[in-house]
Amino acid sequence: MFPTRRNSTGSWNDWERRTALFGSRLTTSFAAELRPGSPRGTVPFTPMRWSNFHTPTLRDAPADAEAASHRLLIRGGFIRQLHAGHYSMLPLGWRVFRKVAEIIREEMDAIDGQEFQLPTMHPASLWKKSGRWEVMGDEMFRVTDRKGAENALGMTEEEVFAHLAQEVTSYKALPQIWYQMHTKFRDEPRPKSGLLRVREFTMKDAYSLDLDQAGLDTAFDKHHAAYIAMFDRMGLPAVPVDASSGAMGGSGSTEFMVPSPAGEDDVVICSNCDYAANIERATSTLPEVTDRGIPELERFPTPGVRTIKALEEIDGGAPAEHQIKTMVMVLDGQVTLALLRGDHQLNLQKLLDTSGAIDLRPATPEEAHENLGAMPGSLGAVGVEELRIIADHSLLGRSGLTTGANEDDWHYTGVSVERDIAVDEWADLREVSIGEACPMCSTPIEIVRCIEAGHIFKLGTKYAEAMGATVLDPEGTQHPIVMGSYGIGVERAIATIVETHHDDAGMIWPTSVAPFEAVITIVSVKDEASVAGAEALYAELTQRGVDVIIDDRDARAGVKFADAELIGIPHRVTFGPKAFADGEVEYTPRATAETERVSILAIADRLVETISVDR
RNA sequence: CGGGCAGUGGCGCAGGUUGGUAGCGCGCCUCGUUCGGGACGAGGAGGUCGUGGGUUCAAAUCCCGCCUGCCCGACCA
Repeated sequence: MFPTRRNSTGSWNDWERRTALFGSRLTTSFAAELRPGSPRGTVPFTPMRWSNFHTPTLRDAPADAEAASHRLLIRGGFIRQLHAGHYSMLPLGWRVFRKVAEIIREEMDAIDGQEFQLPTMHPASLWKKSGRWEVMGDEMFRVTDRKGAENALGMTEEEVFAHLAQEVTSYKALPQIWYQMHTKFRDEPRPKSGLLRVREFTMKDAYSLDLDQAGLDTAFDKHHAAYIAMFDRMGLPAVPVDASSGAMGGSGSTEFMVPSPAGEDDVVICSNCDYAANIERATSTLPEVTDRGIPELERFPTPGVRTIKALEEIDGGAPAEHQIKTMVMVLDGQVTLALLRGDHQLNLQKLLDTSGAIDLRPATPEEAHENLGAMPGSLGAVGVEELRIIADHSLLGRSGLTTGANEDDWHYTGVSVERDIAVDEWADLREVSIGEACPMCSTPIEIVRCIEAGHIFKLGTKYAEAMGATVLDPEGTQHPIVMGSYGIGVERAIATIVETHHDDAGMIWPTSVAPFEAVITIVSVKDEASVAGAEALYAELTQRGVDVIIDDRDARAGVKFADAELIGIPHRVTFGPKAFADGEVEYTPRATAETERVSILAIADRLVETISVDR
């Protein structure tokens, strides 16, 4: 089986000895010997023969897949869709999953997190206690059992952890960090982009328990650091940004955003200072506007004028920044007016956040007419008493403005907000635009499309109060536990890594999360010498804890190269008959595709070294 | 929830308007020749045409319902 040719360097014996030493283990079939475990962690990875590995790679991606990660994960045989928003993890995908999960686990454990595993079907009563049985609306899957009892499929687990926290009764037991990695269900209105937006997924959700706000701040900072470490280890360039807390409630939250065109969030970033915020929260500094000196409120006819733009252009009209835009919105069934400057856009999330509403939609033209007496295009808030009016800060103190008169084809001019409009609340409703001044340093801001890869919240006492989770302090006073909540989606992280690590040929996994760290490609399975050499290296790398696959398929070299590149294994060693006869193999990093010849004697050390650094 | 598009072997698609026993490429199996960047030849296997009903002598094709998937939209009064 081994080459018998003479070796001029005299070092062949060494090679042969290695072959004998490690090659023999392959015939023993003891699983334990084939699973030496990774030197860095606890995930045992089985070395693999490609000839026996289920990796259904495709030449063509499904025609309807658009996101790069979606196409590549399907083509590479990592995932398959079962139905909309539900994916099966194939062996390749699952290997990546386990590595990503293990990184998350290690970083959670490093901040003293304790791992749990909770049910994912919960009694409705628990969610009714916190009020989220209603708040979550259609996004929560609900299941009725044979007895007619209502259940929720967990979307997140504040309720269950807070319920368990009832057994924490003394300040001496705090702080605690509890977490799990488990399936979550969300009935997304529109699952899309492969693993990026799904209805069933795995989330690492963590919850901190503290005596007071200061403790929560510490726990929050620890998680912030842990998240930075996680994303760094999985190769994701995640940016922490100020975010809306949405349905979670609480006093503050930070999202970890990865710039990508496949994302669904817009993030405002300052190129000069640290300012970064989700567009749902972002603000900017506006230039001063000098009011036009129109002291008297006056109605004037505006036949056919229905838009801000048209009102700018007619005689007696006004530039957009001197108009009031009146948006008629329905908040939890209540018709509400949201007022903005004419040239500004309403951000719906801001309106939701400031109003505390659960559900929000624009009013129909009929509803607008019913409540204000005119159709859209001629609406305004002057003299409106019975409706809730929320106005954007940019209108504060303004006068000489133009707005609809609540009669079709009529507008007001000379409106003083303070004098003429009964504003109930002032709020930040305006969506910032690209190029406006950074609120911290006045540099023009940028807006970047991002994937939300993680989100951490300061919850406060809401859930502890709902569940009755309290502790006694040193003075014997009872306090609700102060909680934080910290989430990261495993599948989304995987997809995001692909979005940010691929080229025309396929994926380029960071070694830390690659399905295999190295692939040994046998160019010709008929060439006994190079096959033996490849087998020996396979055995040695396995023994030395490298997660390796050997491509021993009886296939053409081109097919093997293409598959290895598609699947994105970061390190490739090619055993070709000619080079091997010269005592050499080829080493090709996936990222650079620069092939270099390496002596068969040096390749194992070289790989072990490189891979250890990359991990 | 509104609008659009689409369901035909494992994947990608044609056929449909003009009803007449289902076809192409890739993949898969066998044999041979090949063998360092997705080989070639020959021979094969594999399809309730999403589903239920209707029209008809006859339906992938025409009609109605349903299911499923994909894309866009769901603030700019």
